[in-house]
Amino acid sequence: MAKFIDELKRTHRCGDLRITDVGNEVVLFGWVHTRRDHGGLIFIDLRDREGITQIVFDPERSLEAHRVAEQLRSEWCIGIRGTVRDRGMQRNRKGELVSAHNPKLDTGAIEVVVSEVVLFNRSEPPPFPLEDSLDTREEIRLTYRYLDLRRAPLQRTLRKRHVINQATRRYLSDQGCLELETPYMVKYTPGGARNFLVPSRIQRGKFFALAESPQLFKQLFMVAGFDRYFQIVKCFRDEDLRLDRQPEFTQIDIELSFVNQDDVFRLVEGLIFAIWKEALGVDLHEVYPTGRFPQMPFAESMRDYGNDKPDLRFAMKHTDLTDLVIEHEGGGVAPWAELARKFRDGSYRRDLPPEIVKVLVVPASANLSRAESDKLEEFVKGMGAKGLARAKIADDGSWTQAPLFKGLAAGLREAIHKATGAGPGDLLCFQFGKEAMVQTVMANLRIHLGKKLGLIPEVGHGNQWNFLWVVNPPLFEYDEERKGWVAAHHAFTRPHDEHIECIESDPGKVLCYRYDLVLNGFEIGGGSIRLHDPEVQKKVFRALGISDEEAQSKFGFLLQALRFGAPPHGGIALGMDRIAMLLSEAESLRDVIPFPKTQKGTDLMTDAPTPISPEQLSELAIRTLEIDKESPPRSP
RNA sequence: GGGGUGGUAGCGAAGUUGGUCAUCGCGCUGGCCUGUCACGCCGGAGAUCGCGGGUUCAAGUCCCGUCCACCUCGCCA
Repeated sequence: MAKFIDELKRTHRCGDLRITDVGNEVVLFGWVHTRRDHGGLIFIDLRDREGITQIVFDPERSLEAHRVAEQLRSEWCIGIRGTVRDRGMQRNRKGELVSAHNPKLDTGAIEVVVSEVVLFNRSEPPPFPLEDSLDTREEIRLTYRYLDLRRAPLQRTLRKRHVINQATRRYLSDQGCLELETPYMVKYTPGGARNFLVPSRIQRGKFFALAESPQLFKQLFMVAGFDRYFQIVKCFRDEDLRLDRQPEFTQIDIELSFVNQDDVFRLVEGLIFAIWKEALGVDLHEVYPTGRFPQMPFAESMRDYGNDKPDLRFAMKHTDLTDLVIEHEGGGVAPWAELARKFRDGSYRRDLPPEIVKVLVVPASANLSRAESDKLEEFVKGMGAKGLARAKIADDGSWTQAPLFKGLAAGLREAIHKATGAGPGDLLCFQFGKEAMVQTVMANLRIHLGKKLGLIPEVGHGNQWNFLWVVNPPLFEYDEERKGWVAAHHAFTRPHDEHIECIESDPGKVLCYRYDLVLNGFEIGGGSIRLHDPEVQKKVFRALGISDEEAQSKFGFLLQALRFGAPPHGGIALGMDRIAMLLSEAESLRDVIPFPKTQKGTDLMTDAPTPISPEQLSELAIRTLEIDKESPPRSP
């Protein structure tokens, strides 16, 4: 072994060799991918991160090497010295002489005849096959993550992350941004995402929080005059996981001084173009010739798609019927009449409707069976809907299969046809009730149908890159429970100048310079132009019912900093993992993060998190309320 | 916390109304094979059917509970 490591240095990787290398002596290191033993000849596909090379053990070349090869098994780690040769010709079953080249491999024209082999390490049989396409349970893959990571697809996506990181650093550095670091251990601030807490041993009984983002610190960089900043940075949020949400994740974080919203957009568009070019070889100018992404007002997105991250790869817009229903006083439909009454008698306000009515048209061409349409109802019920009122439009325009709408007035029916453009054969799916519920249900129903009807792929992008800026959301949201206004995102977003005067009189009207970047229905970034004017900031706090003292105690250091000649500034954070996921057509964030957590936030490989000893707790001055049931130890 | 899907040999799956069915493919293992690349051929081993209760003469199958993984609502820029 020493000879191979000390004297025979690796000359090539397993993806390197071509027909032009024939005749050369080479040294390769790698893992046994597959082995085909013909008794005399033994073929082995040797694999490393760059590819696969077929190596041949011929007893006539080296009896000793051939003897070793008889023992070799999958995933054993070996090194070989040998000669590259053309695979030449072979006879097929009909006895014809055909090429022995393997077109499936980049190195398929050649093979290496082994004259010397060294066994670095044996391997137990792997618990699952290390194939490119694998349907092994994720539970097992995660337990043996280091083996899963040997597989080519994961090698490719992690490599893609590398390219994204390099492209990002190059581009942003060229744009005059400095890569600066911010602390992970920060002061706990309430609100927003839950923080992971880090107990301090030295300051007994006190806690740091793991940063949920570098937000405040990057603003302080602007105050400090660094002018343009970026960082590829880990962030931590103790919230429930989804396929696109992990408790620790990576952001491409950017902050710029002396900019408006459009300046931020241009910089980010350039970055995305650079990443797509380098990671995929895709020139987004073919889709966006001007180099700019389209923009959509937040209100339009909510109205037509029910959320702030519409997937515009297909149409199927919603139609909001609230106004029509009020106008027709419910049109003879009992729950709608009740709704209309509440608006009429003033229980509900038109400017912040607590309840709404929406409809989605499933085109006749979808040809949904009654059973399929019933399944849609089950789908929405799982999302909190009471049901899914449906109506099929008959040839004469009447509604069938629609018990709820028996008494529907023709006037409202015609108005709905006109508003939606629906016609005979189409299926109308209604949802009405609390606004948030209706929007969520209808947004998810639209995506569900988009996939079901084959308008968008189940996963991946289908070669469609649909970018969109969602802009101009409201600064405030009305909180039903608190019966007051709360910041829709955070209290430091700059409102539109023309709305500043109604911050206190009519908060619901105030739009702000906040923006989300959406790709194929995923939010891949979000940011804002910050509020740096102390006077406007005071108004915002007043509208939120936040006293000076409260503001000081929560955000004192930022407010203090803004008093020392803070420049106008704004920025954005891009979800690096999500970008990697979409670029790689991966099915979840877990496929682009080397060592991800499970849906319940655990690490199946290390079994973290674990209970800790009473001694450790005591040193940190912590007492736990319940001792968790000790989970049985895993044996990977 | 709610809704849903899944858990049968190392891996992937099949398993009718409860009754010789614990089956198939891959892998593993012993043997043979000098042109394979999903190599081939012959033989073999390997499973308390996630776990715990219950119903029954009899449970992989029915009932209750529970654990784990995944999707999702709530939550979360």
